[in-house]
Amino acid sequence: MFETLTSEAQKLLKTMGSEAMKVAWKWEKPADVNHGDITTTVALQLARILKKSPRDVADELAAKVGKLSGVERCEVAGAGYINVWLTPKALLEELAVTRKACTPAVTRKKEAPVIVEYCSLNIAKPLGVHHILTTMIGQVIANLYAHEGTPVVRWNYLGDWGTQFGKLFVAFEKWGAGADPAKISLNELLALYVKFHEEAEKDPELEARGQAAFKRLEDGDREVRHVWQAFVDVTKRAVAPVLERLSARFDTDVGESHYESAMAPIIEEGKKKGVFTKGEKGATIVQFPPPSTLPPAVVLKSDGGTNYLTRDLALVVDRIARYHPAAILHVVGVEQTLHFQQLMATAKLLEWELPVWEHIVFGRMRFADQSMSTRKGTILHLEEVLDEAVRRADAIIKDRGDAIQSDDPKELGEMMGIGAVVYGILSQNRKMDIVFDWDKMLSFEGNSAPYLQYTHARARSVIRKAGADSAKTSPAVKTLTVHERQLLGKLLQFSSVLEHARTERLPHVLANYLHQLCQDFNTFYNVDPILTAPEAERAFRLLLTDSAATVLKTGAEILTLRVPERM
RNA sequence: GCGCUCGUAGUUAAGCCCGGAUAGAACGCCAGAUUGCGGAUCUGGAAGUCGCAGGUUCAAAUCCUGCCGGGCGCACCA
Repeated sequence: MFETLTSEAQKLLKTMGSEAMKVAWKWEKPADVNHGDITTTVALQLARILKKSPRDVADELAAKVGKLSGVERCEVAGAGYINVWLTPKALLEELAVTRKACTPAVTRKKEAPVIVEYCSLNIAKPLGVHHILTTMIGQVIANLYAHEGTPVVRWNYLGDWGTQFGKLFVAFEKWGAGADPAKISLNELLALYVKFHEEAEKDPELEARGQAAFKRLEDGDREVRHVWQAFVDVTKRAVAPVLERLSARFDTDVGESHYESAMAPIIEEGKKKGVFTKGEKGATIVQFPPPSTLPPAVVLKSDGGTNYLTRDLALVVDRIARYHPAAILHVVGVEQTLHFQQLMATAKLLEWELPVWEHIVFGRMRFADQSMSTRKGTILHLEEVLDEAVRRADAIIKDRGDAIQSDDPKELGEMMGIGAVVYGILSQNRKMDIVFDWDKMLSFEGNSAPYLQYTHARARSVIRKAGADSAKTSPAVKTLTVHERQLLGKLLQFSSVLEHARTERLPHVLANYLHQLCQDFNTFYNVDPILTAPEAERAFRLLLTDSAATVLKTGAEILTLRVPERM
């Protein structure tokens, strides 16, 4: 924010002595309008270094800042804050940065891409509600990069391998009644899986048969492989429409099954480098030397089979070779934190050259009164949640009857319903656990998607009434009302909010910013007349209105929320 | 047991990494606003020992230590 002003201010620090130059000048947006347009705490930091009183340092700096161009006045307040009011002209000029941030940057195709792995669909299982967490968080992080021009690889890393497919094959043969595997439904597959586990408790031999069947799959047995492939296709086809409703689209869905052959060389490498050693019962393990406190991890089971860790090692090798990525981001739940720590520590012990590599954690979704275990078969389907959300939105739309100004109420219901669920997920800190609650998840009031959608529709309505080109006439610079100043100040934060949300991988930073923007716009709207204002103010207020609508739409689209022209 | 993580109004929760002004919101509750551009809005109010106790600091929700409480994880599942 305010690059020229920042660099000018930074120069001022030189006059305070060489020690002072260690401090980086940083403007912040004050919480309260009465504290100026921008504020800084550099004087407080300087005071410590220079061993002077914060007030004295602040006074000295403020006198100089007050003379910089674009500054209307400058005050020292509190412990040593330097509060700056900018000239309306300077504020307006800065709005260009915000408007620019509303246009997606052209992808810099030659640059190394960021790989974002999310969704991680499991074959032979329906999408549960909890899948919405990884899917939405990952998608928004990918969008944030794409918007700013970084090439992105959106990767749905399929869970398409493992003993469960052997078990499923056995169950299908035993209880599938000779059905066509290409026509089975996901619910039937889930039922088979559940039945297998029930029966296996009575008949321990089933477990062994399942493992044997998986071995056949690994060895390329045609019959087992045929069924497995059918299950993969069935799952992808069944899940596609649900993902489409969430606007989730991927560049690749290469899954676990692709890395079977890549693991042997890694095992060899690990053994040769002395990183992989023998553990209990003949397993091959990694031990992490102090000061690491990580527990040892298995890379080869005692039967010689590979596991999740081995597969992820192969995966990272492949991704680096194939994409030369700038970063690999795994959007995976907290419960796998230890796994990723061990994975990354192992790669480090192997002395691999690695890009930025992060596990982007999100909290668990818990139910007040239900278990989410697939094995017990009580999984709540994502599709049901979306349907219920749209149903509730439709009911609200119907209630309002003629007050609705939508051409397509059906489409609006979809927009609001899906939006409410998505916004509910994205507006809270991803690191926190989420307790699933229908009313909370499907909120249509307050800090919710419909509030954003309504505000956008309202702003657009004003623009339409103003006539096509009136928002484009350049507004005269004048004194700002308190609400104009507040709204303008909020608009100016947009670009830094996008950056913050991206670098910290925190979608809720953007979601909460949009909510604040709506509040500021609605307050402004209620107090300052737009269309009926005198010409000079009218043009300026239309510019604010148009900017608010554009920022709202841009931000919402990054969150994959759709905002209507009218509702 | 060890490790990680969370604890903020009645409820849901932002701020914590990087210490600074009166802890910012939403729901619910109470009271208001429309001969003005969309009242799905706005204004005001009540509601907080920031889990507890120490420590560091001019200054602690924020950093450090201990304790209490919830969650997650802890070698052949992913």
